[in-house]
Order: sequence, then C-alpha cells, then structure tokens
Amino acid sequence: MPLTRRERVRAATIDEIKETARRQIAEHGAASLSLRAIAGEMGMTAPALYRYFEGRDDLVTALIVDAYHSLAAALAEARDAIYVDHAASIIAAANAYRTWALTHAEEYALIFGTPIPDYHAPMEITGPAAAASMSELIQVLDAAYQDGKLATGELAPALGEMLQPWIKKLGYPGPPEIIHLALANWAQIHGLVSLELFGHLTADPECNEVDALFEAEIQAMVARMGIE
Amino acid sequence: MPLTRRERVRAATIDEIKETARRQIAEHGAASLSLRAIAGEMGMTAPALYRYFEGRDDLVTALIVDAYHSLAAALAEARDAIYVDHAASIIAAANAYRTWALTHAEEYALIFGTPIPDYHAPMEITGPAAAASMSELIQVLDAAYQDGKLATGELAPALGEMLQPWIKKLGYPGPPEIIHLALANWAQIHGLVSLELFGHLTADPECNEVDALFEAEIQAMVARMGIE
DNA sequence: CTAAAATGTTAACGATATTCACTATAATTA
DNA sequence: TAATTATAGTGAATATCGTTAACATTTTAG
Repeated sequence: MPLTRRERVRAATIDEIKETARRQIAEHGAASLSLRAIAGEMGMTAPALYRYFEGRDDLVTALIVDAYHSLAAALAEARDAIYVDHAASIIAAANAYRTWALTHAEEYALIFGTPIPDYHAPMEITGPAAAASMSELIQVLDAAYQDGKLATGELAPALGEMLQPWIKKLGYPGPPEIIHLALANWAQIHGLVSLELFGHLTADPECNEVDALFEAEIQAMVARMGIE
Repeated sequence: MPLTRRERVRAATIDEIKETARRQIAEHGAASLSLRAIAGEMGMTAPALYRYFEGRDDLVTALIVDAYHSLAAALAEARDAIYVDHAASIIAAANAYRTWALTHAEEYALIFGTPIPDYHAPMEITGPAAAASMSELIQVLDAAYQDGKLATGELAPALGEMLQPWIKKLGYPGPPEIIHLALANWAQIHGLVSLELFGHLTADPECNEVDALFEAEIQAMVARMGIE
C-alpha cells in the first residue's frame, strides 16, 4: 500500500523539523534547542510542532535515534570501503568514529554528553539504536576473530558475567571476549574523542593537533590485540 | 590584614550560594540550574544573587573551578594515602577518579560533559584549575619514572610537538613521554568512567556491575606500562 | 457538496535569566 | 555621636522558553 499524499507531506514535515533542529543544534548547542526557533525558521508557530511531536523530549529522542543510526552508518561505510586487512579495518572504523564525532559535534554531545535538562532518554527506544552502532564495532572485531587473527586473552569470571546482558542484547553468537574487546576499545576511543571534542586534550586552544595522539593510541590498540 | 566582618559574611554568602547550587545540581542536573530556585532556598529573591555573581554563567564558572579542585584533591588524597608501590598508586588514583566521578556525577558532567546552553567556559579561569587535576596524574607517573620503574616507549615526532604546549602549561620538567602516558591513560579512564556514568556501558540498566571491566582495564593499563 | 479529520493559528499560563529603580541596613567617616 | 556612603536586599518589568486550550482553516473522504 503506497503512502497517501497526506502521509507523504506529513513525513516531509517531520523531516524538515528534524533537519531544522539539527541545524540549530549544530549552531547553538543541543541544550538550547528551541521549539519556537525551529517553528519560526519554518514559517510556523511553535504549537504547530505538537501535531508532529508530543513535546520537546519526543523530538530530542527522535534526534538521538537518528544520530545513533547516522553514526552506525558512518562506521559501516568505513568498514565496507576498502578492505586491506583487519588492522586497517579497525583503524578505519576508529577514524570514522572520530571524524563523525568532530563533524557532528553537537549530535555526538547529544548522545554521549550530559543529558539535556530534565530529559531522560527512554531506553526502549534509544537502546536498539545504540546497539546498532555498537554492533558495527563488534563486526569489525568479529571478522578478525573469524579469520583467527585476533589474540583474545582470558576473561575474569566477574567480567564474563557482566558481559552476558550485552550478548543477549546484541544477539551476538561469538565469544564474550569479543564483546569485551569491543567495549574496552570503544571506551578508549570514546575517551580520546570526547576529551578532544570538549577541548580538554589540548593545552593550547589554538593549536589542536590531536591527530598524532589519536593515531598513536589507535595503533597501540591494534598492536595490543595482536591483529594482523 | 585580616578580613573585615563584611568581607567574611560576603564570603559566607558566596559559599552558601555555591553549596546550594551544588545540591540542586546533584538533584536536578547541571543544565537546569535555576537562580530563582537557589535564591528561594536561601530565603532570597533571584536578583539578589547578582550582587555576588555577574550572572548564571559566572556562577557556573565558579562551580567548575571548584569541581576541578575537588577532583584534584581526591586524586592527591588517594596518592598520598598509603604507598605500597607505584602500580598500587596508579590503581588507587584511577579508582579515586572513578569514585569521585560516580559520587559527584553531575559535577563531573559539568566539567567533562556537554557544555551548558550557550555557556562557554573562559579558558583563562578554568584552564589552571584543569591543569591542577591533570598534574596529579602526572605526579603519580613521574614518581614511578624517577624510580626508573616505568617503561617509556619512543615518541613519534608529531606527537612530541603536540605535547609541547602541555609541558609549557604544566611546567613539568620531566620528559614528554610522561605527559603522553598521562594523556593516554587519562583518556582511557575518562572513556570508561563517562560511558559508565551516562549509562552506555551496561546493556541492562538494572545490573550495572562495571567494576569488573574497570578493574580489568586499569590492570591491563598498568601492565602495559611495565610498572612494578 | 457536505462532514470530518488534519493542520494551522492566537492567547494564555507558568517558568526562566536579567535589568532597573528603589529601600533598608550596615559600616565608615567627620 | 551624627552624617554619609557602600552594601544587600526587594519588587516590577522585559525578554525568553515549553506547553495547553480554544478557535480557524485547509484538505480529504463519503
């Protein structure tokens, strides 16, 4: 059943609202998102937006879900781009993660930064979207593991227990060691990227050449996993 | 010259304002900080606060500076607590960092999370405070280095160049390799802590047993540095 | 063509930060 | 001690914000 005309213009309006919101977020930051400003830019009044979203929180949730999928898509694209070897894939994924964060700074902050005032993301909606981008990291590692080119250390019992919910959530059939590596490496990458993004990594705000540090850490990370 | 009585009550009022603000931040989050609510809780009206702070941003800056020093103090305390060996010191510092973050969640978010709406921290004020807490991490590593019990790898040229501003800012007389280790390890710890704090590390929000993962990563980190 | 549904409007409420004009009080000075 | 001045407060007003309610318009469906 094709979409009726009305449904199409409605979907287009929703897209325009989100697109406008994204632009404003990119300019003025996520926390100062204003429904009135969005509506104004679209030539409408603020209450009209309530025909499309239950409120500001609902809009924010939609933006978060979109951001997760955008990040996941960027990772997938980097992974599928050109395959040389597994090490190159992981480095490409890490760089894609950083690049996405830097080019979508405010959206990255929306996902991983301080939650918006009084806003609490509904896990049942954002959870699957987050898992989607997490899954991308795992796929890269799993590929190396399937080829037998990844050194997995042994897991402490408590660590194995903690990873169980992740295995359930992701529906990943491989060993928990892979999940562990994914989480640990993700944390490292996220730490570097978020420190850089919020300006904590450069002593001099003018010269922010974090490339060297990031590259060095990623290379050390790959070497540490014994990937080849 | 001792403080005049007026200066003392003024300082006490400033402290009460910041203390009230901290409590409200801990309850309702940093971004929904309300001058009216602070004043109301103190039995005053909002405009009265402008006698003590130029505005909300000025208050936030003061809170950020305080938070940095609070974190630095927690790290220093952990370092000076009981000395066994360098590895224990580093693990203690890492745990102190995490504990401070978890017990001062909203203040941690204030420092390292998304900046508050339209608020831009003035570097000339927050910079030195940030350096103070950074310096604590360096001191732990430097102690191990001075004892010759730290394996420093060689630095890529670009990396060495990037670290120069840090050396200048911190006035650290040791080799840049130490700064590099401090930054890299800080990024790792920060990544783990901030993911945990914002609920991204646990697939199941009920069971958040991240202790095992954190401990494993810190131990790996120490082992990686060849500290003993 | 008419009734209903969808989509928009304006007005209003209760918040927010901030500024201004004004007052009471405390500290300092003549 | 009396007069003056700096300080610390109040209340009203302006400008935002999200949100709701009542009303108008447009578009679709029968």
